[in-house]
Amino acid sequence: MVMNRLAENELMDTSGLGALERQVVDFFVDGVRVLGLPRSIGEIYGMLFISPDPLSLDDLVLRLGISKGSASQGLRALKRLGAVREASVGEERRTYFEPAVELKRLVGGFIREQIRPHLESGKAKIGRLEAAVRSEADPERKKFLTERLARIEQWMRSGGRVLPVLQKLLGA
Amino acid sequence: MVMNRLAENELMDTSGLGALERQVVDFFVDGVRVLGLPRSIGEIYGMLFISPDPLSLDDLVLRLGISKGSASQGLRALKRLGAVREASVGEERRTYFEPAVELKRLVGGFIREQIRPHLESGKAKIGRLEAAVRSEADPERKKFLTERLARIEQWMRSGGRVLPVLQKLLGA
DNA sequence: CGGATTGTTCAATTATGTTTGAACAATCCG
DNA sequence: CGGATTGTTCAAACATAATTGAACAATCCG
Repeated sequence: MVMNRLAENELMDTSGLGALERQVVDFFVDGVRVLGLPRSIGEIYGMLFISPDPLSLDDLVLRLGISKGSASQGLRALKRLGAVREASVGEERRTYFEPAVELKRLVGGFIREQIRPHLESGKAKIGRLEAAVRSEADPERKKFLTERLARIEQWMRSGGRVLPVLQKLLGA
Repeated sequence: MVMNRLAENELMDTSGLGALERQVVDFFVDGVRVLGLPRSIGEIYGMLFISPDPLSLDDLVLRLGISKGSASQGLRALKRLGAVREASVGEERRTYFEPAVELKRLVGGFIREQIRPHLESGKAKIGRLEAAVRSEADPERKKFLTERLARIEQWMRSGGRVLPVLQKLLGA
């Protein structure tokens, strides 16, 4: 028995959502965009955030009017970020999701998945730069480059000091 | 007398740069990408960062192989971010630029130009949401929404506490 | 088994953001 | 003035990233 049909009077697009739902979803769409994440991720998280009950992939597809592909990928990304968890709902086969709402967790996941990797590869690049500068012939130029490199390293140290403090502050 | 011709043996693309220059420029290209800024901005800042002398718009066009339009817009953005300053070079007509290298200044500019505006508009949206929730009919739903809204407001407060500390830490 | 359900993958499409380049304004100076 | 220089603007071209949708795997269950 196929039940996945929209009721006759429902629209295909997101106007299926009430004004309030739309507002919340938009709020998170903007939020994730600032973080450089795709719109669909904001929509999904927003939808979960505003739903009193956990939602399934199909619920999200239906309510947001996005494709199954988007929903699947979006949910995966959100899981990796630790921003959603699977909610065990009775003995159902399909899995339901609910949002993680603890700021510490959200920020932690973002740092782990989005910031750290860039810091790592940044450090690697700096390493190679140091090597290149050391084998610079012109002493005038070498001196200048060494200075600048030291500056970047100073930035990195400051940055390293910041992250822990940040995590601590957000726990409170 | 037209002098803007490349020497016969120079390539049009950025291989005009030495390996080291290229490395540094790429480093900043990656850096600004993480911040959600366009590649050309990273190239320009990187080029200035590695140059012992201030550079003009035309210098950047020539060395990076980007268009005048990109250079002009990129420099404007960097000025607004406080990431470059105009360097007064003798009595020349054209203006020369040098990078700002103090982390505090760079981060401050970024927060001012990219973070604050979003926080503002975010707060405005929350305001409208509060209004919408207050006029929610169903009491059960109203209770739930109020809880969630309180959660967002808690996030905002934590965030507000963070920025000043961050700026302080980066001064050091 | 075999059809129904749930979810994933990925090439093609679509949307978004960036860069270009030519036209234009502004200033300089012979 | 008038031609040369310096820089800006913005529509069109281009590049990049996100989304779709159809094909596919995996699991369930009658």
